[in-house]
Amino acid sequence: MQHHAYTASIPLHAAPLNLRATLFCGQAFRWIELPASDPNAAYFQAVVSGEVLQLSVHHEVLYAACTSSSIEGEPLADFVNKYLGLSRAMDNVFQPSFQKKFPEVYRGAMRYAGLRLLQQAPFETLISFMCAQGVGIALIRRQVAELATHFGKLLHTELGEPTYAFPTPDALASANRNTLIRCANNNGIRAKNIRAVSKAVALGELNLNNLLSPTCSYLDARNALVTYNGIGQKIADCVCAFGFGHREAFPIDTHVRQYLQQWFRLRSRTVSLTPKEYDRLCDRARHLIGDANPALAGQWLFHYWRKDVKGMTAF
DNA sequence: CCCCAGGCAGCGC
DNA sequence: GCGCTGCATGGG
Repeated sequence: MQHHAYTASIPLHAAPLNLRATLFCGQAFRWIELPASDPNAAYFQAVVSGEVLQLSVHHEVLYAACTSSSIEGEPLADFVNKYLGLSRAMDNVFQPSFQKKFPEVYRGAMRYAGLRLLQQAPFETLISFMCAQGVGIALIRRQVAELATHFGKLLHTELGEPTYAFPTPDALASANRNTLIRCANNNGIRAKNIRAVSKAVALGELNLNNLLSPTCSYLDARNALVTYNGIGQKIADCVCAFGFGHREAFPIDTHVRQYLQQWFRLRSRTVSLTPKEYDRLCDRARHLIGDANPALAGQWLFHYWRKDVKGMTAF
């Protein structure tokens, strides 16, 4: 397999190298860690847009290689920068007042400042987060992997086992019902929702490229998504943040809800997080953190909470 | 059998 | 319109 390669320096925050490399996984559910023969480097393989992208982080330099010199018609270097969010501003992610009010939390979150928000393929992001309802991350990754092996195009069989692209909307729209249910953690409702959304995308009724366009606002994109069954505010916010690059999105899941209460005394007035209370919490969190990049701030806090406070290791 | 997991939809007030 | 409850599944 012929590789085209390029290198670029990564302006990463000062953090242990292995930590920085690991954090590239961020919200991606389809990253595979490769064995690192060099202790100073960490290697990853990502499947993006039907191409296999191999990445290694070595000191301050990122090396990327791909079987083609461009992805989606873009030069590889440009694609990698965008996909990894390397060229996006990270100034003032927490506004000064936040740093002053919550110095402890601020220090903890900044330990994860090497983490970027991947800008993943919109359809893959959408379906992946539709699989993320009431299940743990390990199960999400399994579902996404199952979808790929059953309905995705075979890319190659190197590295021991076959690698598949994420399925196209058509493939999922016409998927065998029982197979799709098995892929969706045996959840028939989820399978039905995934099929319906895939069909809408395949028919052009739901145009993700339009939602991705700079002329489409965060709220317009969000409102378009939540009209579909199986997509609520949280999943729509994840797609907006991780698929469309909307920095003002602030997805609130069970972990975020926990740290908002624990650290900032922000809590829902209702037992369950109703849509109205969800929006209210979003607004108050944005007010606290600042408007520069709530989506990224949320991700750093998310990891600080999960790893250091709750001691969770998945990812 | 309990609780939890990167929530959502239906129903009743 | 808004909140409470049920739901659905696997894993610890």
